[in-house]
Amino acid sequence: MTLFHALSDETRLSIIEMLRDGERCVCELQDELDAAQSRLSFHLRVLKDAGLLSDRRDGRWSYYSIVPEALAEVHDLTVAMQPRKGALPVFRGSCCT
Amino acid sequence: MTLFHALSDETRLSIIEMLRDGERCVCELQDELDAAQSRLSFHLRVLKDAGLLSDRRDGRWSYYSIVPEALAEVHDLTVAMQPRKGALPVFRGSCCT
DNA sequence: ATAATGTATCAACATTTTTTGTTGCGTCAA
DNA sequence: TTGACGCAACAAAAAATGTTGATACATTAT
Repeated sequence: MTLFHALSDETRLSIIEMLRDGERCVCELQDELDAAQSRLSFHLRVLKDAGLLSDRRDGRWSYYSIVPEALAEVHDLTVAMQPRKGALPVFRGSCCT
Repeated sequence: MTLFHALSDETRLSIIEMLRDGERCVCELQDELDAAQSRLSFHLRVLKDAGLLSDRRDGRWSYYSIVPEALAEVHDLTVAMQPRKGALPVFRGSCCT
């Protein structure tokens, strides 16, 4: 799933963490994460393509922020993959041949 | 993060889904997912290395099952990355220069 | 013993992802 | 208008990942 892939990188998780308080301009992220501009731009795009971030332009600055619905969906997905209550501790059924 | 990476693949998500009801032997997974044996073995290992699955051997069969604590941790992580309540809609602060 | 079965592992390869450096474009200030 | 700045986009190199087929190993069946 593309959402999980977007979250499977340390830099990108840091970006999400930084944006939890609200939007930030790229240069700010750049400073705090000390990542090359081009590299950061790449990761922002991955997150944006996954639908996790949105951006807005203001003059020469770009501001990125979290898309709350997307983060909520990630949460829902992880709920949906929890083991079912009542899962059998040992396999019952015929195996293979 | 290695947990999210493990979940960032369709085949592996299917495996998790199949194991939600309890353990399964490799050959069963193989049938249902119709994946080459070697390929399945690879993905099982990724999940196991991430701590999401455990396995047990019985005779010539291997049974894999979910590690509930690991799935719970994934859930907790997604909770922890939700945007903070009260996040500012617009950036306040000095930007760059 | 020998053969067949279930599974892990490895090597080779193809594909995808990430990094780095460069270029270009719009915006602002002098 | 010129120059500096913030940022995206691209290209090439580097690294990581996934696939496939082969081999090996332990276990069970003959």
